[in-house]
Amino acid sequence: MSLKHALLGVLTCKPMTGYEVKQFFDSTVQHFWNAELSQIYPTLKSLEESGWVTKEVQPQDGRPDRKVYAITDAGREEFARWVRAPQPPADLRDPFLIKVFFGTEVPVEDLLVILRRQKEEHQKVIAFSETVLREKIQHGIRERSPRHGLFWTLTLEMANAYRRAYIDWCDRSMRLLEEGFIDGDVMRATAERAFMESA
Amino acid sequence: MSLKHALLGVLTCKPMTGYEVKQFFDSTVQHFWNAELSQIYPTLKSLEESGWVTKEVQPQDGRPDRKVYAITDAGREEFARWVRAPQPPADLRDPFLIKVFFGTEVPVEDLLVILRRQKEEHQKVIAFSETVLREKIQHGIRERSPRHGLFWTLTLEMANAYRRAYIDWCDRSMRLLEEGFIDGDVMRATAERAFMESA
DNA sequence: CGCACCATGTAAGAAGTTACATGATTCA
DNA sequence: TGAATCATGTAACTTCTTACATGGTGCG
Repeated sequence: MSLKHALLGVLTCKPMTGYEVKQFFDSTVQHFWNAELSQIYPTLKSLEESGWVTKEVQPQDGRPDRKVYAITDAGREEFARWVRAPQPPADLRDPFLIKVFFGTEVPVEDLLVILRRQKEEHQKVIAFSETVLREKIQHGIRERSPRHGLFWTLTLEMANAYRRAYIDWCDRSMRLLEEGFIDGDVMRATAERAFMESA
Repeated sequence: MSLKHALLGVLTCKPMTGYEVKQFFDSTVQHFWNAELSQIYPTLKSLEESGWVTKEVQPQDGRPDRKVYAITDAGREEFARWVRAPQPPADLRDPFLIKVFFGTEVPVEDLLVILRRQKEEHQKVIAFSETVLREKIQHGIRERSPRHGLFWTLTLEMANAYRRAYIDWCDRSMRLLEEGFIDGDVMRATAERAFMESA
């Protein structure tokens, strides 16, 4: 479970409540990780039991007490250990590729439609990353932790690089399908070579 | 749950047992989808209850009876409906990016090590795709279903494009870290611009 | 007046992985 | 002799999502 270590990572920035951790997730690592409050609260509790974080209860009236979690030395060590540990590459798990894989089951016209839509969806995500998210991250860097600037930018770049690769692939796939539209045989025979050349 | 539809997709090729479906997964869609037998067997049963597949029991001696599942017309329709339905883009969920995001917690040297290792892992996967997997897929195309050739190749290309983007990103990140090694301030100030230019 | 924000959680369910259970055949 | 292949499944567990439960404050 990487969530435990993701939470430790967040708490290296500063002590936070579960609610604040969720906000941190939403405003910064959103593009490659996410977690719900219902998962965060119990996980913080288990981190406390492991001695990796401590809890300070700040009483409030009219709403639940704030429970501020802070990382311990042991927690910092555990996090650094985890960072250095081998990490198998994340594998893709993409239902859209299943649709393309069994593309023979629908007319080519329909495939072109879903490819175009999928491309647009990825474009929207990039547009969001480049405006709202980039601004949020830059704000976080300025306000909270200038040291993190490089790394936060790098991860944003990786997420965008993935989306750009996806968009390019949609374009090339659509082009190939349009070309092979009339003569299916030609399509098949030259598909692979054509893809390589268009890259 | 996309697994149900993935199974329907597989069964559009030909009737199969759960065991054979697993082999199909392992030899063709492995690079963007996977499933365990313990998940496949119950899912096939539920597909049968939905009327999307039928089961034919072939008795055997010395080993469990073969249960061959075939897709029905209703199943084909359901699959086509699913293919055409809107598909939100798969989001990244990559523990490695968490490590980079909180890169301030370990020395730069250690980050260079894990970036190099991660790059190598992705290179290995591509090498496997381009040899073993490509051969398996090509075999499947020749033996079973030439119609699928274009689509099977396309999905392989997408998976490889993702890995190549990842590798490029590792390279650029390592370069930036090496440059900013001595003077952290310079590193931070120019990181973003430098990344853009190196792309 | 209704919605968003703050702040905590529990419970139920879906999806996926790992371990357990059985047992004959074939190949090195 | 021991591993891989064929062939079925169940049970336990982890991870993640969605729904439920409470309730005050402030804004438009």
